[in-house]
Amino acid sequence: MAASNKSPGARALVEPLALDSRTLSDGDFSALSLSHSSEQYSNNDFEALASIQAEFECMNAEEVMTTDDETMLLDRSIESTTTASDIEMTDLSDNAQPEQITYSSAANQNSQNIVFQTKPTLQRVPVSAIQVKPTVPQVSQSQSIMIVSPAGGQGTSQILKISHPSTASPGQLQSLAQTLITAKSADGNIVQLRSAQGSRPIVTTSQSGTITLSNVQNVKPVQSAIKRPAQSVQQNRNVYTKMILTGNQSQTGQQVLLANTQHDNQQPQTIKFITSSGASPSIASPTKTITFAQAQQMGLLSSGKIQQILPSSPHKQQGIIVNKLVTSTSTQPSKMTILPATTVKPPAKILPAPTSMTSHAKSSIVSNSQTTTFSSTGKNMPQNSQKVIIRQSSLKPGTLLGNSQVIRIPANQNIVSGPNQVHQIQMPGRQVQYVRLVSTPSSGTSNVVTVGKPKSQTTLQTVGMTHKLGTQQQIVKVLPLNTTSQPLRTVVPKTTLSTSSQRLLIPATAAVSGQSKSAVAIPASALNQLATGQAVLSANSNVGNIVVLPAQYIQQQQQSEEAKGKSQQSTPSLLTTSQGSTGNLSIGSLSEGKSSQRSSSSLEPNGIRPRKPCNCTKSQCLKLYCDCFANGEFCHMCNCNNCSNNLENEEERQRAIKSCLERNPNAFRPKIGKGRETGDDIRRHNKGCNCKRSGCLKNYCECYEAKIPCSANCKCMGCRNVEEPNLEKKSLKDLAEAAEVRTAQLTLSKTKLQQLSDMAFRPPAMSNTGARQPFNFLTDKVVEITCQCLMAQAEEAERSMLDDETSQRLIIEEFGRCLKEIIESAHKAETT
DNA sequence: GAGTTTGAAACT
DNA sequence: CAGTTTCAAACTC
Repeated sequence: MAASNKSPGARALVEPLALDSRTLSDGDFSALSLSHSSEQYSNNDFEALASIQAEFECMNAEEVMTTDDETMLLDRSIESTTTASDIEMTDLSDNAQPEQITYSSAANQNSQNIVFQTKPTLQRVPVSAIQVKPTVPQVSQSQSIMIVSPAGGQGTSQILKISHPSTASPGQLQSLAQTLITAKSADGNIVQLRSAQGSRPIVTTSQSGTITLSNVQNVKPVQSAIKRPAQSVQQNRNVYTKMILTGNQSQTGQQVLLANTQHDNQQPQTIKFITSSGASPSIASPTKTITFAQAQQMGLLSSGKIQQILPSSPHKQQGIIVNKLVTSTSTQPSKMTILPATTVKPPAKILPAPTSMTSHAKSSIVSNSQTTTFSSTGKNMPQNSQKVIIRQSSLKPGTLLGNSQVIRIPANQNIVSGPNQVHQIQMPGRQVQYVRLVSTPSSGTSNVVTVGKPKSQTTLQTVGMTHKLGTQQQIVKVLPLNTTSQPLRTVVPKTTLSTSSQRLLIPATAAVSGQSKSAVAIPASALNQLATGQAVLSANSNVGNIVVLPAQYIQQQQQSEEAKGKSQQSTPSLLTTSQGSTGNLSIGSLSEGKSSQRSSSSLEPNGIRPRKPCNCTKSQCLKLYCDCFANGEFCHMCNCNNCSNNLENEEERQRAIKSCLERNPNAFRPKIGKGRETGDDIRRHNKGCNCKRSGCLKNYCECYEAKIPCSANCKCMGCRNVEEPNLEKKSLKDLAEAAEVRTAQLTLSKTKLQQLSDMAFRPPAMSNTGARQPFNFLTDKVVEITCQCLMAQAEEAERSMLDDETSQRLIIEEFGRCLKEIIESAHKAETT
């Protein structure tokens, strides 16, 4: 379906992730960093990455729900404030696009061989940005440092740095640490990969997507073009790089900086750096903690940025998961912690909503769709590849990441072009599409994006609108409505496709705490655009309204949570507090899961719903009893016991998810949708409640908790949760009481009156056909008039000195007439 | 905070 | 599909 940009006023840019990687100065620390940065990004890179990652994590979490065992390789970029020229770092559009490019560095004695090879095993993450000519012979050279620099540009060009440790002596490591890859030229089309030790470019990517190895003795292309999934070729797509760093772990661990390269390819790429680790084949990387100052000194982190690296268990592919990425205060040293992660398995990795994996006070996890795996082809390393996953999670205040707002709306495939430049990212294997939309100064007051979706695809599209509202960054996420496979939990079910849905996730107000400087630079106009909270994204007829909350909402949220002194579990995109807690806000009828329903009643005056920690004791948080699990989130800062809803038990978690889906394919679908019968946006429980004793007037009732009246879907007994229940019911009750008083001897039992009342107020609000029922016409006015009639009848009977039985009969008859009239009026209104 | 109530989820 | 059990949240005291 064709996509249309409905909001020409705003210009969206898909911009590459910018990570500012400095050269490594510590030879003892084997580091492999890949980043491309731009001067404009500088310190904001991580925040941008974090924000994107937050969004991605949200999608991850839902991806889990909606998909099978496929690996979720979701990459995304980071919004930044550069010009449109920054959007495409490389433009590779060959037919023969490798799924993966592997930079293999085989350590021969004191030399490292840099090998470019493609690995079809990761076809789902094709490398589109860089292609290595297959004709180039493999050459082993002592080259461990490569520089990819823009062939033709400077100034605003982005720099991609790649450095990896040498297997040689520490001194060599240190010397080799001078890695710099400038991945984007000014025009974004040419990329050069050069050795840091030499000025000559090793690899140059042309605009056609090929890479020319000018320094062949240092670079060895192992494999080139790889078939890619048959998909419509869409140029100008923004593709994000997934990097896999495997092996070659130094004794001190590895540091990895993710480079979010953007490519015009339609598919994301996975770049695998394989370095032979002849010297230090550590399989399980011990926890490595370095100070923030060290990280900065090594050039791994730009100022104010922390990342956590979690290596996976040895028997698996070792993964380094950067879970937290925070902007620390300049005065406080920060730590980089490398923690073992056992659940990172390349192909079937489904990551839940962002949650901080650790509670380091000074570190926050940055979930990033970009998974960087550096694989080492050394003798010890084939199975010991490290996978680096930057994941979003709770963030400290001050990180722009925390300020991201994610709004999901149904989307179809094609992304809008035009003033709002929306860039589509399609994930090959999973048919996942991402769309990033970054507003630019030229944007108007609102962004309207129409996203189309291919029919046969299970897509997950995201339109990310990142705005920096002073201290607030907002991300708008677009999710597909009509996915053919498992829909996301936050996606409105097919039955409600005609209606709009929206979900707003409010990020933390990092800037509030004075860290705004580290926020991703975004054009002021773009910020203004969302400052009013009027951004709107629409997907075809399925319109999703994006509501952007004012920054103070976030601040309030944060303050509220901080006041509680307890961090809430992070949600897919979310709010982060200084304690690393996060929260999310769902607005509208957006697919609300169990927790959202339950917690909706706890909305604060400002509309923020604090995230609640679970208290599961027996379910291991792997059943839908657990709100965290039900929402696809990791438990974090919860009170649960024996919790398995975490990354360490990812396999078990995945099994649990699968089990839930087997029992109920809609288990992770939103329970609250919008009734299409009336055409209006009345929210209703898709399944309905089954209350028996609560009268649907307590939070036990999911409908009541969601603050929606019970509908025909409900199977509740004695329901009193009806539309406008208070006034109407009160009126009738008053009527009954008044009748009793007036007649004095009226023996009409309360139960009968209650039955009448129930008759009046409990009928299904909507028929199956969606027609309005007379019940809906029992407005306050009607009730009032009815009561007046009944009162008049009672008074008349009293004046007539009628007996009780007769008075009762007359009143009831009068009531019947009133009801009849109401029904007739309803029918008239229905026909007209 | 402990105990009870409640209804969804899970199980049979 | 219905009945029962399990579970965690909501509620009460």
